[in-house]
Amino acid sequence: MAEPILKVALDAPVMQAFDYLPPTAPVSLRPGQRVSVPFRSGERVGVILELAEDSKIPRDRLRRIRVCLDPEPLLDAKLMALLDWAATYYQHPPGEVYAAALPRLLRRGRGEAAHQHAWRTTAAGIAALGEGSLARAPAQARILTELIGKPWGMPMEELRRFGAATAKTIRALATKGLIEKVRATSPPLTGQPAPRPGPILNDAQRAAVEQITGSSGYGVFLLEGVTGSGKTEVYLQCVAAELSRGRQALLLVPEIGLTPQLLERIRARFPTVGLAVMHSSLSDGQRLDAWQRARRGEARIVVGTRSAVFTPLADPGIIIVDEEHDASFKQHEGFRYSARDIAVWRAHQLDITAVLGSATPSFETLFNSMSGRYRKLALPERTGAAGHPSVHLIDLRRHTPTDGLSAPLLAAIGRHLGEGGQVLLYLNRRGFAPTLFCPGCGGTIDCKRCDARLVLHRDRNRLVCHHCGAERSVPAECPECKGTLYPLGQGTERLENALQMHFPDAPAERLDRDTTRRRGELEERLARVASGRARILLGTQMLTKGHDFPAVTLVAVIDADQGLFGTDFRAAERLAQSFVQVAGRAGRGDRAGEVFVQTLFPEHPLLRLLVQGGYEQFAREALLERKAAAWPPYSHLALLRAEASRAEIAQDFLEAARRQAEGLDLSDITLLGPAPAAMERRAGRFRAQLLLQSPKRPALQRFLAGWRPLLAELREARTARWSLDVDPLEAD
DNA sequence: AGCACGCCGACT
DNA sequence: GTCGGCGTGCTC
Repeated sequence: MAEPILKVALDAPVMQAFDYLPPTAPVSLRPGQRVSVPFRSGERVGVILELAEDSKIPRDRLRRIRVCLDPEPLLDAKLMALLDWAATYYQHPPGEVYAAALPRLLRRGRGEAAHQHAWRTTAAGIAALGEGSLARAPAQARILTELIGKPWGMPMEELRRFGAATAKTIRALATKGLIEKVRATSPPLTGQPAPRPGPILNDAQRAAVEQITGSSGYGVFLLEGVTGSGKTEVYLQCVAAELSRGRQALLLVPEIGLTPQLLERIRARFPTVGLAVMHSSLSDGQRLDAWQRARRGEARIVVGTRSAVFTPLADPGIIIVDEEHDASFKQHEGFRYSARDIAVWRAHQLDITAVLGSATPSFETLFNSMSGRYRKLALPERTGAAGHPSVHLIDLRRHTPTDGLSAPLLAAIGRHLGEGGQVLLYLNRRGFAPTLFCPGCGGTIDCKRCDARLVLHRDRNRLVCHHCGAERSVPAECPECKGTLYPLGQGTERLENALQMHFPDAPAERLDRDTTRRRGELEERLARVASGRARILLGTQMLTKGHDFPAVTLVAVIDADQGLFGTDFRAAERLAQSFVQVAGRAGRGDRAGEVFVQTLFPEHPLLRLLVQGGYEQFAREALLERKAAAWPPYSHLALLRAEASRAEIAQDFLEAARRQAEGLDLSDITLLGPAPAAMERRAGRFRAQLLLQSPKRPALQRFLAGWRPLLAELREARTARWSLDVDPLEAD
C-alpha cells in the first residue's frame, strides 16, 4: 500500500496547500497537527489539513515531513472547518488563514506554553509576618498577607494589580527568602464556579437575560441598548449562566473596548473563574498561554479583540460580540475577515448562542433583526435617574463660529461649567487646522505623495500628512506666490486653544491620537477626567468608544457636516453611529444631559431625523436609500483593489480582471469600474478598484471562486499589487 | 511573502 | 574584473 500524501497549510500567499510525504520516523499523522517541513531552501511550520491518496505533483518530486510537532492535533475538526470556510469565503490563502489563527510561538514551532511564574510565601515568610518583623516595610507586608491565602501563588501580573507590588518589593521579599518563585498553576476548579451576585436587573435586562439563556442551540440575538442601558450586565449574567452549565464564554470587544475597567468588572464578578485575555499588546508567551488555557478549558471566559474569534474552546457555550458595529472587527489588510460575521458562523457551526450588542447596530445586523434572522432584544431604559438628553441644532449660517465655536455653544458651555458639569466636545479631526491656505493664489500645501492636504500641527510646528505620515516644516510664506498662509478649518488642537482662551479657569483634556501616543497617557488623561480635575473634555472618535464620563452634562458635536455628504455608501451610517455614541455620553447617573450640534445644514432630512427620531428611525430611512441604490444589506459586495507605482499599472490589471470576469458566468453579478480609489494617490502609490455587486451571496461566492484563480494567473497581476476584499466596509 | 536566479552600473 | 540593483518566478 502506498504511503499517504499529507496536505499541509503553509504561511505562503498560495491558494493551495502543499503536499508532503510522511516523515521517516513512524508517527500517527492526523489533521490539525503541526509539522516541520522542508520548504525551498529552508524549513517551515505548517498544519496538516488532510491525508490524501495522491497528489498532482509526481511522487518523486515530493519532499518528506521532517518532524511532527504535536503528538495530538492542536486544532480540532470544528475549528479547522471554521478556518477552511473562512479561507473559502474570503478567497484567502488557507496557509495565511491558519497562521492568523495560531499564536506566533506555535507558528514558529514552539510547543507548550512558556509556563508563567507565580510567587508563593515560604514558611519563613509566614513566620516573618507573624513576628511582625516587616513593620517597617508595609508594602512587603501587604503582599505577604495577600499571598498567604493563595497556596498556588499569584503571578506577577496579578500582584501588580494590588498597586503596592512593584518589581522592587517582590525582589526584596525574594532576596530575604520570604517568598519563592514557582511554576504557575491554575487553582483547581471547585465544582460550579460561583459568581458574585450582580446588581438587580431592570425589567428589560431581565427579559433579555431570560431570552438568551432560555434559548437552546443556535440563535443570534441583537442586544440593542443605548449607552448606559446596562448591556454589560446582561452579558455578565449570560456568561454566568453558561459557566453554570459547564460551558465557556467568548467575548469579543473592539480594539479600544478592551479596557482595564471591563476586565476588572469581569474579575470582580467571577473571582474564581479562569479568564484568558487576548489582545495585541500581549507578549508572545502570554498570548500562547491564554490560547492554551482556552483550548484546554482552564480559561472559562475568553475576552479578546478581533483575532480572538479563532480561539480554540474546549466547551463553547456562547459568543458575545460587544459593539458589533465597530469597524475594528473587520481586518483591513491581508486576510480581510469580519470577526463579527465569523463569530455568527461559528455559533451556527457549534449550535450555540451568539449575542451582538450595540447601541447603534450596523445596518446589516439591523436588517437581519428586521427580517427575523436575528432576535432583537431592546434595552430602552437608562439605568440611573437621568433621562434622555435634549438635543439642539445650532445653525452655523446664523451663528458664525470663531475658532469653531458659535455664540450659543459658548453660552451653553459657560452655563454647564458654572453649574459644575463637565463638558465634552467632539471633533473628528486631529491637529490645529486641516489646511494651510493662501488667499493670494488660492493654493494649499499638499502632500507630495498623497492626494491630500497637509495638516498643521502647531504644537510640533510641523505639517503632517494623516494618510502617509509624511512631515515637513511649516513654510513661512506661500511657495507659489509668496503670499501669507492662513490655517483654515478646525482641528482638536485649535479647539483646545480656543477653549482655554474662553474658559481659562476650566482645565481641558484633549483625547486624540496625538495626545495619547505615549503608553499609559490615555489612562492618565482619563483619570484626570474621572477625578473631575479636568472640566472640559475634547477629542476625536476616541471619545465615542468605551469610556464612561459620568459627570459630563453637555456634549457638543463641533462639526456634524463631515459625514453628511460622504461619497461612501456607509457615510450616513457612520455619522449616525458616532453621533449617537457621543451624544450618549451626556448625562449619566443622576444628571440629565444636553447635546448641541453645530451644522450648516440644520434642515438636512437625515440630520433632522437622527436628532428627532433617534438611531432606529434614522436607520429605517437610511435603509430605504440603501435599498433603492442596491447597496448592502440589500446586496453583497466584493472589491478588487489594486495599487502600483503608476496609475496605468493598477488600471491595466483591473481592466484585465474585468475582461476575465466577462468571460465567466455573470448572472446576478454587476461589475462596477475599474475606477480610481477615493484618494487615488496615497504614499506615492496609485490606487484603483473594481467593485462587484450581487443580490445573492451564493452567486457572488460562486463567481469569486471561479474568478480568483484566473486573477492570480494574469500577467498584469505580477506588476500590480492587488487584493480581494469580500464584504468591504467601504466601497466609495 | 521570502528567496533565489538573472542580467546591467559603480567600486576594491 | 566583481558587488549588487530589484524585476521575475516559484515554493510540495
